[in-house]
Amino acid sequence: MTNNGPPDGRRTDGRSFEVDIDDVLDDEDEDDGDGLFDDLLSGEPIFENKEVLRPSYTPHELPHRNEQINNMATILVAALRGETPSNILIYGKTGTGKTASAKFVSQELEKTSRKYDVPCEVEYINCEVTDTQYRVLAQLANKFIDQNRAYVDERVDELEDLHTAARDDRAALDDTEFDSPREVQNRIDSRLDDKEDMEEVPMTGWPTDRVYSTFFDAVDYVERVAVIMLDEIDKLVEKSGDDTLYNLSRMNSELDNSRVSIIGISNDLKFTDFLDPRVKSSLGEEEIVFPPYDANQLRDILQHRSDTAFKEGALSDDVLPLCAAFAAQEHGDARRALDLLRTAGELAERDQADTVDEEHVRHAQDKIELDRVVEVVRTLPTQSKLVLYAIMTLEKHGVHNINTGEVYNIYKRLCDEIDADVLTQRRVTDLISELDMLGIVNAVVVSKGRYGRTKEINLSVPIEETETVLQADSRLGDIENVTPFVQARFDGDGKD
DNA sequence: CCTCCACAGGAAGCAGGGGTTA
DNA sequence: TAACCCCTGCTTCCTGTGGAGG
Repeated sequence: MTNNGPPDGRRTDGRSFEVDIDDVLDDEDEDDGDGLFDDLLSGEPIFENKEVLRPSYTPHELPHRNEQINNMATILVAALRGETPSNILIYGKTGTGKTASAKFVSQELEKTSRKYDVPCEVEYINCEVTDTQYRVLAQLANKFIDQNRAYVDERVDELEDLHTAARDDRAALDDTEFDSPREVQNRIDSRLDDKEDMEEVPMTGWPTDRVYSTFFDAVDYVERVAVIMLDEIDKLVEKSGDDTLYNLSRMNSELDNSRVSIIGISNDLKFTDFLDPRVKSSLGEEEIVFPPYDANQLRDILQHRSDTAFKEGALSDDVLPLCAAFAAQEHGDARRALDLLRTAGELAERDQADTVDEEHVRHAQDKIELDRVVEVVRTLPTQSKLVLYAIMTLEKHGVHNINTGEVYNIYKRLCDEIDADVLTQRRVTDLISELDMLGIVNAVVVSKGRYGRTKEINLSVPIEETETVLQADSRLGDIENVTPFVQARFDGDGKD
């Protein structure tokens, strides 16, 4: 829905766009250089440690999130007392520090649990990647199975020690539950049998209920509190309903040894609307909201990281405030702010500049958006590319507010041309909606009264760059010239 | 006020490709 | 091997609908 690309496809410095596009198309993996980049290294380096600006980096201090973190800790501390913590739902838009905070808290929790020897584990699952009930359960089951195996190994080691000790001297059994070395041996055998039975769940193939019971048994094998963290939980619900959550949330009543507690992390404030009321109330026992950062807070965060990320004095004064301001417009997205700062730094580095300045930040803002679009378009499946190509072609011929029928006609023509399968209009409608969600086109349903109800589609990315990327696809490269067809179709149509 | 256009978008179900178990 | 299972991308069939023109 948000697609504030560069204000206009035409730039004063057309060159920089070409360069950037080629970059993006080439670099499958643009990680740090080796040999080729000696030239660049010779300049005064700007970065001290770039890693801390990457999204994957988890800081050990999260400014302006103390309240939320303490909140979580207060709830989760129950786990350390061996009680079941309430389930938690965490809300907040992207880049508001939800995941980072949750991960931070769970690390602390596990650390403390080890210190006091309380059995407590946190499992993290990203539901955008693991997006079906089967996969969530399978992944959880396998994690717990791994742990159980390790647990069995430890116990067996202990028991074996005990066994040898007891053979020398029966007194070694005095304080234990065993009466004879034989019993110890039996226990060892039964543990090993257990381990034998712990079968990993395959990626696919099993019936779901079997995966569930495997997972159930795995959790219940040891006495413990299991905290299950489901990131992007709204994606899971959207794609495969609330069965998973229902199963997870009612597990506690059937578990004998262990307890589970769920932390759900969601971008969408309203996603609980789709849930079964029972799931909704159990999952939302506690709710924590992460509000967007404002520009000042963003500046703090950037300041914090830039101290370690950059060389002393590599940033001119207005850089941080500007990054913060840009990102604040984008619903206070800290990830975006850091991205901006890093990219600005990289651009400065490329220019062999000594300092990062305002211009680099502005340039970075454009580059990030373009890179994103190019990457999204490049990795589109062929059919979506064809649909996009159709839209783009129409747009190029001055047709605006394109409707689905028009797109479909051109699309059919294109498929013909390159000998691809022609999908139904129903399917193409869906593909258009997907493009809309990716922010590549803008599609609004409008009613034109007598003349029906349709989508009005507009391209919301620069035409030329899109075309370049589309034509880089080997299958679309040899599309001849569709112009005559388009013109024939819209001749004298008055759409201009 | 009613009609009827040109689709939107839900539901169901299929193919066929990933895998499993017996 | 056959008989299952699950997932994705797709088709078929369908009902719903805002408003210009009658």
